[in-house]
Amino acid sequence: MATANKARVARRPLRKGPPAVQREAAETRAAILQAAMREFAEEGIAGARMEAIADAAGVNKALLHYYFDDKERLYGEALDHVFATLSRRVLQVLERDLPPREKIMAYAGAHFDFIAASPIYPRLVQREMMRAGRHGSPHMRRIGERYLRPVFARVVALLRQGMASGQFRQVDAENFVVSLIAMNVFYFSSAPMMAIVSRRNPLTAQRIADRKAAVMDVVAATLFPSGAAAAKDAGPARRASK
Amino acid sequence: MATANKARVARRPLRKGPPAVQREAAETRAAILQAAMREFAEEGIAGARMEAIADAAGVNKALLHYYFDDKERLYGEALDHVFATLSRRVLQVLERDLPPREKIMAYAGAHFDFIAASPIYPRLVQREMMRAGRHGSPHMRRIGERYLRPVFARVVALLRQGMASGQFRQVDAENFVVSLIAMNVFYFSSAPMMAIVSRRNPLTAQRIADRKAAVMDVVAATLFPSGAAAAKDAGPARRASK
DNA sequence: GCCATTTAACTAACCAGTTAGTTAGTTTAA
DNA sequence: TTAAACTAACTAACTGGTTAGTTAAATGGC
Repeated sequence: MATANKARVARRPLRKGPPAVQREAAETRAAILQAAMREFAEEGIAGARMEAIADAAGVNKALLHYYFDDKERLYGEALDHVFATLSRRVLQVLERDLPPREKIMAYAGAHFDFIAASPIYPRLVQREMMRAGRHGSPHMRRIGERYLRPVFARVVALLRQGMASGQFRQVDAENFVVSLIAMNVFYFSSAPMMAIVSRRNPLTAQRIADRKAAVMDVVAATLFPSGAAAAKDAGPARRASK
Repeated sequence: MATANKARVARRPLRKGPPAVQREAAETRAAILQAAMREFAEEGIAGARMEAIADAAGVNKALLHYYFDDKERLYGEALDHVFATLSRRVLQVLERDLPPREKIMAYAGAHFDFIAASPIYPRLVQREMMRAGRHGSPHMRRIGERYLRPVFARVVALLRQGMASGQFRQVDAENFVVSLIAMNVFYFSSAPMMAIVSRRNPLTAQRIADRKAAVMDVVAATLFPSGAAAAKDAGPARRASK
């Protein structure tokens, strides 16, 4: 990547659309961000190496500072990218006009699918959630308030609405949301360990689909009174591996 | 600590009980391990600083290498200590002669209480579960097979037994265990973030008790057919703060 | 019971490798 | 000719680990 000096031959300054250099600059920037997300997800901020990110993006180390100032800011942008995408995705579902039952299941499914879509998301999410060490995290407040709180508040409201209308059992709404997020994130973030404990690969398409069904069953069983706890809606379940 | 050259006056080589020096050596070793657990839990293995551990334990940095060779081994011992304690604690419960319903609730409660007992446990657990980066983890296999698998297998067996006897609903046993662990660990490991999102301290005695009740309710609602999903058994809920 | 010797516990100072970040300069499109 | 995009080489600070030594108990010979 970014060794791309081909395709620069087609020199046509047709209006609209940014000039080639600018577009390529944006591409390099994106390549760096992508490499950074992977590195931070795998190693954590302390374990991540700027040079490893540069190598993975196919650029010189100094370019990272050219585009992102320093490590902490690069990490911050990686975080923003992931959480903004997550937030956008699930808010979209939460704004749909659906009855509470369908909506909470759709939310749970969308959240699951987002997390399942890439192995780096859950790790990045989990890592930031835990970061309150010696130096604290300069990003936690921003992430929490800008991206997570709106989602959290909406889901809690949805649960309250469902309970008020008698469609849901009486539960502790805040804690239920946390449980839901926990079930989705933890499965993937702890997949390496679970592979050892259960002696099988938890990330095959089949196992991911099973996991989704299991989570949906817990949600349904906890939320919906008496019977009717079957988990219809298998939905998409990407990322096959073995 | 370990500047302790008082109490060395009482020089009595009475048989039984190791000599004073040896006992004190064991104490400093333990102090180092304790400090290491805290540091690793807060910073991760890459972020942890050997000197910070030494300072917290009140000893010279070289002593860490004297007792534990290198960073990786020190981390390994910290891990062993936590997972061994956890495993012992919950296996004790799982070996009690109880009907499936009571036993699964007792297990869930014991696991919760262990995690809740110290802020460093869930972080250490979660951190190791995620560690599969560039260097992998030399400990994951050992931890998984020695400490986690026995517990996992027993809980799965317990669930199967409960389902076979018709006392439990039909669920995906493996996935249910993962969900249970997820709900307990995630709440505490992501407490710093949840404090921001929910705008309140999740670690007061009251909130911890609420959390426990909420988890128990999910377990009961998912596992026990129809009604009877009330979460009796509040049990201990330590660590008040704020 | 005394003293020389050994040994375990512990430390100050140091070293070598690593790493985030900088600088001075080159290339290339506009 | 200008400026943005990009790089090779460098630096200052940090950090895991070592070393050479100190202190004070334990040990053994007499």
